[in-house]
Amino acid sequence: MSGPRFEPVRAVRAYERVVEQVEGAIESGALSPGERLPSERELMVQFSVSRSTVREALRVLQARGLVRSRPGDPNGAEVLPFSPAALHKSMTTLARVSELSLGELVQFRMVLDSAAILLAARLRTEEQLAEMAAAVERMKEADSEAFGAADVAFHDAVARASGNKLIQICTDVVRSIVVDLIAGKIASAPDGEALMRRSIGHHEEVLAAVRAGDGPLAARLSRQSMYDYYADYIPAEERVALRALLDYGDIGGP
Amino acid sequence: MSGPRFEPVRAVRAYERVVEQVEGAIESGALSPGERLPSERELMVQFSVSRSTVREALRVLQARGLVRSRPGDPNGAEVLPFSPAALHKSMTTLARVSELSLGELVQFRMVLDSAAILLAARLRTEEQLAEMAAAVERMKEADSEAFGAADVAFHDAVARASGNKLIQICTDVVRSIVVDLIAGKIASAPDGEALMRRSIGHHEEVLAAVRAGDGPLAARLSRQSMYDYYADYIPAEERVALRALLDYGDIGGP
DNA sequence: GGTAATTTGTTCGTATGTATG
DNA sequence: CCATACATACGAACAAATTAC
Repeated sequence: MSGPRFEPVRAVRAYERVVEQVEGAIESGALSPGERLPSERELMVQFSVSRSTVREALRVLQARGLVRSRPGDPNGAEVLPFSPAALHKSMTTLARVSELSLGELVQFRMVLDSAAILLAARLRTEEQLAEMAAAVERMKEADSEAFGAADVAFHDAVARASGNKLIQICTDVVRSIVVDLIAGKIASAPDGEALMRRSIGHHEEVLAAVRAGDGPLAARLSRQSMYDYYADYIPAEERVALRALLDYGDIGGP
Repeated sequence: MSGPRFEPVRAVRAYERVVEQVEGAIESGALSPGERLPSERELMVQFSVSRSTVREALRVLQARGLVRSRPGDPNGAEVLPFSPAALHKSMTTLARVSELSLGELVQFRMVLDSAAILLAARLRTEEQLAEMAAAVERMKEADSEAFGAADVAFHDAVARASGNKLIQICTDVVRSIVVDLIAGKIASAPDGEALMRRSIGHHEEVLAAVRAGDGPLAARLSRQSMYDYYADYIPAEERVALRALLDYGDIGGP
């Protein structure tokens, strides 16, 4: 005789219940960015838990990037607008503890960036195109410091033009991780000047393809550009996998 | 007269210092998965902070998926092997708070999955190919419940065959989010049977292309397959952006 | 199997530095 | 400048859970 199907109950901590309720209020929109949570003392009354429990819950919410609390603030913890900081943190952790290789990260960038460019070539506005062009111009006239910033601005404009917020956020996160990983190496590159010039040429080609609306060409060029830029820092045996994204000579083209 | 350039010091909480040290030990490999942290009382001695501070730090580390602590465990908190749970959580939050549309998520899946398949067609082993084939066979003989599981198994085998752990993890995370979002709708689809049959046909075509080593064809087919599967659940004005990934009739092919 | 010891989960009280008005 | 309310941090205590003997 089979009774009702009971489900196993995991012991759920008090602080988790607090986290769940606050998190639910934020995700449902009952609490909007900029609004304030009640003070810790008020929360311990509303949830009927102790102060420590409230604080542990707030720590978790803070670690997830949902709230921020400052000492002495009479208004209680602030609900934050979403920021990809938590996503950034967990992906960085992934890269470190899961031993992601630079090759894997660059390959992922090639995939995301070329997808963004493919979409941008179709969906861009004139204004966004102007942003990309301005960024490339800045790359030309920049020293090696401002060069990186202009490069970021270009790719960010592309990502926004893709119309997909997830692509935009992920490209940004992965790019910053890659840049952090090899910051030193690039700066000390013997032929840094030549690398910059070649990169500018690549960006101009990509920009022209985007302007012409030729997404597949733009995407192919961007993959090649990123490969050329990073290949020297990637072990030869890993480069094979990266080239698997390149050497369809006719990918996306006639 | 300019003195030494002091940098502004942000007030860093005591629990953050604890988090940083433990996190550093884990990321550097000084602490490996399966190993145990000292007990809370031991930690408060080593860090010379109070127990509350130690606990707040442990909560944060737990929220990041790095450790787990159980009540009564004499061995202290356990260092966990990396799991994408934290990544999953932050991306789910992103989807909710940042109001990601189903269209954006599906588009992202199309990008990642087709990249995985493109790579898998090149880099797969025979064993991985057999896994994919087995999954497709299971899809054929499954009811609507097991169908989903077999589908997941197929895409997971593909992602592993891509050779890129980041692609593997992200495809998994995004897939589960999408599936959660529309779980109800798919189940109550009027023509669920027909949808399943068509999906099986698509998967067989993709599998054949992978077996033949034709990555661009496999990628194109997979994008089309995913579009067909989800299009009905996506508002018409959003479908335009998804089709921007499709209607290069010749993408990746001659 | 039962009991003791240890650990985590949780509560409560207190002191301190800080931001607001 | 002062008063108030807040977050930060500490410490002691008890309950519940786990392990080991």
